[in-house]
Amino acid sequence: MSPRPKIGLEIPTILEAAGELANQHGMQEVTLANLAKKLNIRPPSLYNHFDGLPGLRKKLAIYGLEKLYNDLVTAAIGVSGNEALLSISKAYIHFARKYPGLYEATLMAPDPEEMEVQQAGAKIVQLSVQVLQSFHLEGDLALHAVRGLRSILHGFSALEQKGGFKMSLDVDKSVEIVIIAFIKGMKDL
Amino acid sequence: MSPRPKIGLEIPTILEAAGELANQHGMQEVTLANLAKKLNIRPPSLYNHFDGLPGLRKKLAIYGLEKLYNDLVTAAIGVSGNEALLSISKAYIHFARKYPGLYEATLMAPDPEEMEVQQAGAKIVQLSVQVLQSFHLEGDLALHAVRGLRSILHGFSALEQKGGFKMSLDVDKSVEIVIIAFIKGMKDL
DNA sequence: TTGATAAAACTAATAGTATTAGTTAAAATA
DNA sequence: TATTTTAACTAATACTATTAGTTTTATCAA
Repeated sequence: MSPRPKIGLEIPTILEAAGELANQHGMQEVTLANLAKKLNIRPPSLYNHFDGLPGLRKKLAIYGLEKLYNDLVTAAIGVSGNEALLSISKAYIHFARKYPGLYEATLMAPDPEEMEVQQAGAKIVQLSVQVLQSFHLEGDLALHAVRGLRSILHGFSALEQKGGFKMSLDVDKSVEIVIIAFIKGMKDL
Repeated sequence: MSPRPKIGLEIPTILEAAGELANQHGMQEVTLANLAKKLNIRPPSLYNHFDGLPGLRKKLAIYGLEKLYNDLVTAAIGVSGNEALLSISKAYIHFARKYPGLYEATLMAPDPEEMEVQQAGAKIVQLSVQVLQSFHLEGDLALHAVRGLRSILHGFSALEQKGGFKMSLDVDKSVEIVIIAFIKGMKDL
């Protein structure tokens, strides 16, 4: 028969396959049936690794959030101020564009309140806080700024993914202008 | 047997029921089975009104977009400048909050490129353009601004819906500050 | 090396889903 | 009143996740 994979090596393999499936065909195609077919196993076998489809979605969400976080950290290294803000913004948008299914997965956890999901998301928020700190926003303004930044980045990512920007106008340029305008406005408020 | 409903009255009835289902339990619960149960008919009967689940989702998306547009128009009447911008922004956020499932539906059309869906969405973009016109942004800046406004509003709506804002800080206040900062920054760019 | 344990695959069966085909009854229309 | 159309229905199919119980394989201990 086919060889049995080792423990601990299996889960990342499955997540990678699920990620590919998501990126190529969207999260709605990430079914246990499709995933099992891609891995050449029978669907029930997946229950040895995940707690069903909800369990898979949760793990895939965390996987995606961590991968996104890594990209953002890389983008934030060695830069500061406006440059850092633009750098992580572009990294965020590019991640969603390059891994559309994985980005989709980060928002499809069955229970976003789950500790592990929460923590993976919190690291990204924390990074945003750090990058925004150099702008010295006072009091609650810093908190509103974090929300604004997240909303802008997610808004652009989601709308681009849904084909919301039809005009022949560079989306990256739009993000740059909007982010710069936003932070300038927050400082001068 | 049970009485047959009249034509033309049936589709809005079904969409209203589907909308309630979506708002109460999320779009993933808007199945032909659940909808049929709510309407006291058998699932195949729905095929007399819609082209299956994709057809229902398309019609529900248009229904939601038109309802959203109406709310935005109402909010834009008799106001201008910053006041108009804030008014439609709040109306947008409140719509997504009050009809979470319907808002979700506006983004779940099987083919967002479809003419009717496109048109329903275009009216909202058009309204945004009108509201932003009073700020006299030059050239492409106006186009970037429309994208920015949409992204901010959708970003806030989506993240709030996913439970993304955990801090005890008024989300409406965040929207107000971010929108004002954004437009001020665009003017002063 | 051998025997026990645990991991991870399997088959079989169940329940729920959309969907299609073909049928029937009611309503609208000529 | 007769015909046509509308919109319901039943029955059947094919897919989905999921559970239960089984078997094979690898790991680990004596």
